[in-house]
Amino acid sequence: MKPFVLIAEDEKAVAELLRYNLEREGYETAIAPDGDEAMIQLDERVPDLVLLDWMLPKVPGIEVCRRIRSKADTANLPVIMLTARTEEADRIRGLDTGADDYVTKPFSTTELMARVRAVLRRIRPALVEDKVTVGDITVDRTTHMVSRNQLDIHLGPTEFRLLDYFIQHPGRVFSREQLLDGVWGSDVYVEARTVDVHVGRLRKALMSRGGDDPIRTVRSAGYSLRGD
Amino acid sequence: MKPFVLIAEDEKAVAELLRYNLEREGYETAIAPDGDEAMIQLDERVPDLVLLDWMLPKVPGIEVCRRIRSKADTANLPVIMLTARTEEADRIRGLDTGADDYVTKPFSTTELMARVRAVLRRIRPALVEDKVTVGDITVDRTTHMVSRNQLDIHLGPTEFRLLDYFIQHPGRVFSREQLLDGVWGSDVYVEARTVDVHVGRLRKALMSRGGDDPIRTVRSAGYSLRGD
DNA sequence: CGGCTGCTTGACACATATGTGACACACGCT
DNA sequence: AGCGTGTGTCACATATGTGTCAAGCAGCCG
Repeated sequence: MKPFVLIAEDEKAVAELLRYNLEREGYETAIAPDGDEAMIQLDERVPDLVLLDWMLPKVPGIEVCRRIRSKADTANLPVIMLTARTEEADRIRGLDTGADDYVTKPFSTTELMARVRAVLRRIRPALVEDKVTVGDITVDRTTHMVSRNQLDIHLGPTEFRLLDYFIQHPGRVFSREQLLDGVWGSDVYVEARTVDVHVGRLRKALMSRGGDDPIRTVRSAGYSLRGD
Repeated sequence: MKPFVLIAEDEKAVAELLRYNLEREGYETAIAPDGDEAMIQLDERVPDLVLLDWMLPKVPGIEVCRRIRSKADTANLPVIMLTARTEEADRIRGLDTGADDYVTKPFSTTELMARVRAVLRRIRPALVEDKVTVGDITVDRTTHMVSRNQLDIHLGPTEFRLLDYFIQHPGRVFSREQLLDGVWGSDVYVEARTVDVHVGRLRKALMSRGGDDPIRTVRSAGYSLRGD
């Protein structure tokens, strides 16, 4: 059974981005565009996790969170709060209401996915894979360790997220734009060519232990991890 | 390549509603306000699907549908008929106009979108599937991989798009102009002869793994992919 | 069999996309 | 401050793909 995630977020673009990335990682999703709708959907089917926007129309996120905590069947439901980058006070109050984690916008989707996994692991450990192997490359999300043929490889944070992103869908070609969205964050502005440099660094690191290039360049389309 | 939908509908409000919803779901659209106009547009560019109003000025929908069926290049073109009332719909069904599906007005747009997807999937799987096989040739859009009899083939971007275009309509003959529009884009100017060169390159690549020429030259008309 | 027309194909100059070392800057640590 | 690490950008080198031409073929018709 796939973990079911409720996305309570009014900005359609953000909601769709989340849906896309969550489904890509094998979650089932539903979107609630406002607080009322979120409450209705929570009554209909209790999800395994809620992504809750702080500023939600009709019923604000913090209020939704309180109600979740006060109902018996959702009292332990994991909640990740999404907040706009504002004062610390908001964060603290968010945590006081019982959110399990918070993420400030703009966020990199891989980072958010990592938080989702972390929170779910606490509640339903069996649902999330910690360790993924494709070909001779293994990525361990809990320890942030990467290895090829049993030999450890050190990666910087960006290269790690990049590999983590590729490894979700081995073989699939991602454009520079998709990689920027997924690995760097939806609205951070960096040159598309920067992706090339990081791919180059990732390649160098992965090939430092021998073996051939595990990343395929698809001219005028993007890059992909060579699948099996 | 986005699926192209022709909307033959005289009520401007309805036509615009359809256009809005279709474009939102990633289709390209054109509107024909009467039967004559629909026929003209069908000659100019064959769409992937037609939404056809029953009561169309000048040439009625049923007649347009008959003509679509009787012309070689549109004989298999999916048509969804839009009719005003349910009783009418029943009668029309009895008339066997050759439409692939019927929707009665007023319709829910989500329902219509679902029908559009369903019809396209049935008639033109190549438009909606990620991986398409025709004969012994397989094209995978997510991985940008092409193979013939399990053997990988490397194609440059243009050859890839060209093959992808052909594979949408196996057997159908495309003129150089159609190919330039569809593969290069309607706004770039390149010599029509350039198509020949790229077809040649595509042939060479596809035959590099043995097998015979999968592309047929139709003298003074164009090229087509040998279908099944 | 010409002669016409349209198609094929190798060559090539040019255009674009990608790979990569260097560098300046931003952090977090001590 | 001084250090180590990681990041994003640039400039330049390389690799790869593109469009055009022209010579040579191939089908078609009288």
